[in-house]
Amino acid sequence: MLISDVIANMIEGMLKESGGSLDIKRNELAQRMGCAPSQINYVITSRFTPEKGYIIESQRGGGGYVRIIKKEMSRNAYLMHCIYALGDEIDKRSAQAFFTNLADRCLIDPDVHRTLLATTSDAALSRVSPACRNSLRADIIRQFLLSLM
Amino acid sequence: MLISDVIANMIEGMLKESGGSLDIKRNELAQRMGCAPSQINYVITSRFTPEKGYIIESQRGGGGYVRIIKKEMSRNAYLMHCIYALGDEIDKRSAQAFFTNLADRCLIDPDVHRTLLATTSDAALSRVSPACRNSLRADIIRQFLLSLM
DNA sequence: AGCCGTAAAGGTCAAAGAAAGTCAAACACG
DNA sequence: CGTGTTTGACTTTCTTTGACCTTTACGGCT
Repeated sequence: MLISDVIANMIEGMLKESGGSLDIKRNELAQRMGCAPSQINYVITSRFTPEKGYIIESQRGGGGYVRIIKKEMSRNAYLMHCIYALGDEIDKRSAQAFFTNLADRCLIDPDVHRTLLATTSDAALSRVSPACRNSLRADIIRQFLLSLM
Repeated sequence: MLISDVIANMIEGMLKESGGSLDIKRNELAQRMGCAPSQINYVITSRFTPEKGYIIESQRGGGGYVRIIKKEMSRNAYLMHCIYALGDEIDKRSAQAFFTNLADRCLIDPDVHRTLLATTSDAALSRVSPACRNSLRADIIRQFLLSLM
């Protein structure tokens, strides 16, 4: 078993415990693992890649950290379900409920919530005939959901 | 938690209480926080920047102060300017540049940035004839800008 | 009134400290 | 050999501190 694998396992375990998001102190973790600090970077770049659904943020200097965020895979499945459930048309009321649901499940933050309400409001789409509007709204929302994946 | 963060939190809290404008005594605050006076300057220059919408004024000498003002107004003024500059139509490329500008000015975060790109993409608006599309895009963006105010 | 000295602020800057990032050399293993 | 791992020296970024500088108000003196 490689040290890198041990470290990766540990990080995955901690991620699971903390529910998908985790801050670590690079030097501290390295010390605990008995390895060079830069090995933490190696583990992260080789095993916690964006393609595997991880997001990495960090800060240097005093109080620095490395943040590892796991984008839930079941999340993508749920997003697919949403796209399916969305259908070909959706009226304003239903769209609002739809967004509230996404917010409740923490798939969107309040800023994005407001953005969606604005960009799919009747006011935004008033140029389009009411007959078409609900279809267009569905198109826009579908495109947004795809952008989350 | 860094001292700088504690100080920043405290200042934000006081700002909220006092409704957007605040005078502090640098030395007094430093003493209360148990830090060097110049650290107050550091906190201000690193966390209360103009880009984040803060204005700093100060006066030296006896009865001196540091005034921190959170400006809401110029933000709204800027948003109005944006709405004006937006015009009646906007193509995809220009819209993208527009969003980047909003992001650079910290008026939108990365999630909202992505949301806007998705909801005004050609893919989202494909149902609408290309002749109309740029007008619709402008409508949507305008509505979004209004939602920020 | 006008000048000056002093004390009481706040400002600046550079050094020291505390993290994290980079990169290339050495190493291990099929 | 070639690919993936491990290490450590060096770099970059952010924070904290302190010594020194500038500005201002106040009061005393002429």
